[in-house]
Amino acid sequence: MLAQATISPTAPTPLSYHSGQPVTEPSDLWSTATRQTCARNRSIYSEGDPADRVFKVVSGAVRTFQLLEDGRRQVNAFYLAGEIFGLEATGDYRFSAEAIVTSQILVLRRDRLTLRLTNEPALMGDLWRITACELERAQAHFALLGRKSAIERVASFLVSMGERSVTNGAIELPMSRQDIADFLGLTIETVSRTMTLLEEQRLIAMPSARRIVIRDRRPLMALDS
Amino acid sequence: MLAQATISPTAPTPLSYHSGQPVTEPSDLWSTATRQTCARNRSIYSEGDPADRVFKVVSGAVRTFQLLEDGRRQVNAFYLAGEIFGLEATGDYRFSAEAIVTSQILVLRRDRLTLRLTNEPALMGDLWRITACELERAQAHFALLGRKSAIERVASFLVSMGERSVTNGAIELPMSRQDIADFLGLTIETVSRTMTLLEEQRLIAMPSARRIVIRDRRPLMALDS
DNA sequence: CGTCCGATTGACAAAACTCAAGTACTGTGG
DNA sequence: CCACAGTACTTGAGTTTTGTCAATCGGACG
Repeated sequence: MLAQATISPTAPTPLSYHSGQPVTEPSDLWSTATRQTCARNRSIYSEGDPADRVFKVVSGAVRTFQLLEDGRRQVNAFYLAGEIFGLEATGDYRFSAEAIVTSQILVLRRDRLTLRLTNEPALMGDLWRITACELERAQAHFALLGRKSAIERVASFLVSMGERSVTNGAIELPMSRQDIADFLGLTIETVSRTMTLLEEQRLIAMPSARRIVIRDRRPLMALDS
Repeated sequence: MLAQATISPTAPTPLSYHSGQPVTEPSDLWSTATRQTCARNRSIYSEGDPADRVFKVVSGAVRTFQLLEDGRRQVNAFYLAGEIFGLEATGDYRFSAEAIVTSQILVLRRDRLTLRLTNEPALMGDLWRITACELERAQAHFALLGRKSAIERVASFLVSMGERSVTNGAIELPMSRQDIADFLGLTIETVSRTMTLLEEQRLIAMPSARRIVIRDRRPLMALDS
């Protein structure tokens, strides 16, 4: 039944995508993928590896990042349940991916995807849209890294996480302060201090370091610009 | 003849793309585009406009950027001769584009492109690759904005410009110091001071503010990381 | 209960920003 | 050709923000 399913370009199923932009994909794209469990901090692929697989997070969380020669790290993105990563149009992976916590991921071999593309060219439009969506999110991150203050960066991050994964009122952060710092272009100490500041201002509450409750959304959104 | 031309996915013509990554596109993609002259600082499209056109720079230079509410500006990219911009998979432009200097650009209507895509699905793969290439370049910019010092940012910028447009030994910068600052996430003063520093260190020479000669490439590349 | 690791806090230093002044181009009109 | 105006760029002085280094706190787990 899975193999027989045909894709109509007019009847895609909606995919909740983490940029907030609805993206469509064929419902059975992942039916031929294999499921895999990745331990915490386990590498999924590394910069320079041939880009022969595409991934979708089932549960857990993944980070993609690049390292400068002296060890400085830039986290490019976090991927949560339902989100797709590792989709390159061609060539090698240009960044590395690691599981942040023990995660379940779907792995789709690139050659299977290519095969599907040959039979169903319309599918390529969907993949293009996924890439375009990622580009959009990336460019929006430019303004954060290039022009925002520490408090604006942290507020933007919390608002974004709040839109992506809330469990009964609280944001569960799977990533460490170091991950957040490397994503926001700050140091771990600045992230920590800024979160304390937001708590003192009663905009958020922190039942624990990894659990954040947004108490007053409005001023946080304002900081988000 | 133009209309009759068929596209073979195995015989694309190479397109020099500014990320340094070779990208292919059908040679006649722009044959139905109209040529247009854009005066200096003239808006080409604005954030929120329907993304109904795709552009290619013939001569001159273009910047894409976003504005925060309080006027802070982030320049996302510069586009020089031969480079494509405004290619969105769907929806509205999410950033604005302006001519930096008086420029000639090719304008391809989106509906014509869509028509082509219907007849030649293979073309979509090429467009996807262009978007993926742009994404790659965007993500590489993350490390610069998030983790590099002022001198590293300026050095990276000059090396990148040197690879894209050199006229008899000198880099001709079409953009102002303010444009560069907004691209690198710095202030105009820091950009100016940093360039002076690089000149004092004999890594570059500045016959004029807009003409840069790279005198010692090695240490500049090292700063580029 | 103690250890370990991640997170927080404090004191100080450095990098980049802000504000302000001065210099050097560019183009225009006399 | 020169004088002037306007803009862009450079430089300086002082401030702010963020980073660095070091110590402490606190929850998770054996």
